[in-house]
Amino acid sequence: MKSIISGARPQIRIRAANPWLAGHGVEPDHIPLSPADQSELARLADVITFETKGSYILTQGEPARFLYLLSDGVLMASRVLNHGDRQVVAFYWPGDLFGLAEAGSYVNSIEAITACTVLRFPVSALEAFFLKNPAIQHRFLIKAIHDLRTTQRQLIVMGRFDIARRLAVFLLDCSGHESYFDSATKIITLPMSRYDIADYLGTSAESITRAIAALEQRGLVRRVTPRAIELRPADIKSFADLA
Amino acid sequence: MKSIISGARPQIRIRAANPWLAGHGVEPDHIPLSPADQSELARLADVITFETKGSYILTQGEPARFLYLLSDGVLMASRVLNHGDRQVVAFYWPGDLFGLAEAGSYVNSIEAITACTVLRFPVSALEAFFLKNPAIQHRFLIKAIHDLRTTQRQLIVMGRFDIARRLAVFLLDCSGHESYFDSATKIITLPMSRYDIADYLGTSAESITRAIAALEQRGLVRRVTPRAIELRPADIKSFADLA
DNA sequence: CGTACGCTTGAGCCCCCTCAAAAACGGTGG
DNA sequence: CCACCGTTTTTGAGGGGGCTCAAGCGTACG
Repeated sequence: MKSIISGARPQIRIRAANPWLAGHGVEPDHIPLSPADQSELARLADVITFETKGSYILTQGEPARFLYLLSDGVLMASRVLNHGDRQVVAFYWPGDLFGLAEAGSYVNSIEAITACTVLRFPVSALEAFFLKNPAIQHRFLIKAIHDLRTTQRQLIVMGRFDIARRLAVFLLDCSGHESYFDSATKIITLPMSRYDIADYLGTSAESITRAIAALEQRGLVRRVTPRAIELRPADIKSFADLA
Repeated sequence: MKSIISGARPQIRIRAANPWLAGHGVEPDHIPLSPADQSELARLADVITFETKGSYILTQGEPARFLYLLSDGVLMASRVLNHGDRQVVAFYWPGDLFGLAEAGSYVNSIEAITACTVLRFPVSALEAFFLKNPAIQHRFLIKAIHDLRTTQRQLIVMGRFDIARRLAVFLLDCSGHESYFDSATKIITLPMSRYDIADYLGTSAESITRAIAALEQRGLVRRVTPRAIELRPADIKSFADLA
């Protein structure tokens, strides 16, 4: 279920772009890290593989001694409230950092949606490393800012969009990740359930199904199987109309 | 309306706490900055005062050449969608950083809710400074993580709470800022309108009024004037029940 | 003293939630 | 390869929270 392979050295890449650099046409959505930087960082980390989907990488409330980098797979960050219901706060894709903490404890639980490989950095080592390598620390700052922007955007979607539009934005977001979107056929293969999507979009699984049906009736998507959905990206974009 | 006073030297403080340090009892909610660090930072910044409430400090889409630190007053970050409606993304209080950018442009507009004083850092100078001062860059990283956590929390509130609970959380948040909350009388003086609160909580101004009335009927708050509200913090906390 | 703006209250309607059950899917073992 | 079974997805019916439209009220400011 869980195995530590310190020997393996997966590629280290962080999904984010410098917010202050104007994007000239097609911008790279990954922060450049030189091979030297990569191996310096890799020296700090353990590589851990989770074979089973549904595994918890970490749990809310647990002492936060590590920061994680997702190398491969899809994860879900969620928080369970006193009421018992769950809010999914984010989905993580390769190149994302996770392990958000407050006062020494993780604030969210992180669950594997698919089998996945992560790099685990001890926070103490990482913070010491940052002081000697400001340029690399800067990469992490940029990533934090990137995630802040992403979360603000989700806040806007939740505050102003009806369920169909929220789903449209979500599907477009998913289609940005190559491993799960076939850009030739325009078919996206969702790794997560209706319940997961619902808890992310602040609604119920039934409403997700109905929203997909609504998008389908407008001709914006087509259900191939429940998890495989063919998109008309341009039409969906104009429907979602996110400024 | 707007005046640059490079001579003045307001206190520089950043509202955030290191996420990886366990809070022992009462934790300071401000990152410690030595006088030396403060004056080094101050050298990079212009001090700007906005006398008039309603002034825009910056506008979404504008080239993002500066990062700002709010020294005094209350600000509102909002985004206007193609539809025309507005989502308020955050309120900023003294010690908050603002000027979030993407691909070289600001993503939100920042409006003064009260008269305010800000420090304006040129991004280019700040980034150069970070490379020579990793410890100070670390403060900014911690602040970004702090804001990420705050935004995620708001996402949870928006996704799972009804309007009355959202308002309860909002009032508690406001009561954390000394200048607007009298801890003796438990009276909070809201600097923002019902419309602003509504656009922050993803609802309408009418619903905010009704939600206040609902809290009042439960005995959780009492309206002294429309903008001055007496709170029963403990009862509100258990009502909002944020895990 | 008048006017504009912000706040409050009311009425009617619609989106979406909840509860319930059927249908489809996918993995497993014979 | 097929039948079985648990899980996921879909569909249906009914009810409620909150939105919209509209009008009154209070207050600050010119």
